[in-house]
Amino acid sequence: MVDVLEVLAEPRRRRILDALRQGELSVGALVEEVGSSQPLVSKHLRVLREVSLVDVRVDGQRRVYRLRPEPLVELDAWLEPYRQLWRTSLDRLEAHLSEGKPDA
Amino acid sequence: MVDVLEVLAEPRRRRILDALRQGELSVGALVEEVGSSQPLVSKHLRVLREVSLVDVRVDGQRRVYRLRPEPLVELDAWLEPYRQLWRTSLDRLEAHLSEGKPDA
DNA sequence: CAGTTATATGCCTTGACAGGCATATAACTG
DNA sequence: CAGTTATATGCCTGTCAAGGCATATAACTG
Repeated sequence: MVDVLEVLAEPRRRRILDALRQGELSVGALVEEVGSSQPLVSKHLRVLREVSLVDVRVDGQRRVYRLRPEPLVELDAWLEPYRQLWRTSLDRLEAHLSEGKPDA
Repeated sequence: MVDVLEVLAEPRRRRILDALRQGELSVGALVEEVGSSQPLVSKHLRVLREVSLVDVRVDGQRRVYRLRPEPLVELDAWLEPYRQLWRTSLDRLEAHLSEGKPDA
């Protein structure tokens, strides 16, 4: 966990992860996806790499990035005790849950 | 979601939330729990309030804070599509999962 | 009301990070 | 090798938030 949350706090990095959910992508492809400058995307990718949220593979001239879910698994685990809470106290919370505000 | 991640990125704020999982606590009690200065704790509480992660109740001279899990529910929802990923590709990942690195 | 406890706020400094731009590095092409 | 494409890095700047310290606010006590 630890700094994974900090890394995820950056919206463009989340965009990158979202894009990578569909499969591997080169840096160029990601630049198009998230609409940022190439250097910026590269920097974000570096940060994502440092916390093992992504993985690189060299493919000739390109670097192909891939999502690595492990840190998210840990985040999921961190969430667990809290999950217990809202499952316990599903007072009028249950109603709130089905209101459907899933995305950010 | 949105800035909830940013709020959670701060370790002391997570400490506060952890403490509140056991039940309501006054500011003074939280100061003892997390070992920060009172002004700092109050500021963190303000941030937590702003994203509805906590709730205040006035009790005479004290302010009693309570955890509000709703934003975490949304975080949980945000995680969902990723969860699909690691559930799908439980190649050697399953092994990794049971290695037990749950906390941060 | 004066004093004290509990909490919040304001100001200030410092450090970190995002983002822009230029440039380095590396592979591929003729 | 010269040129081009793909990606990473370095430097610089602005912004913003954490944290410290002092102080304001509010309730409680005698």
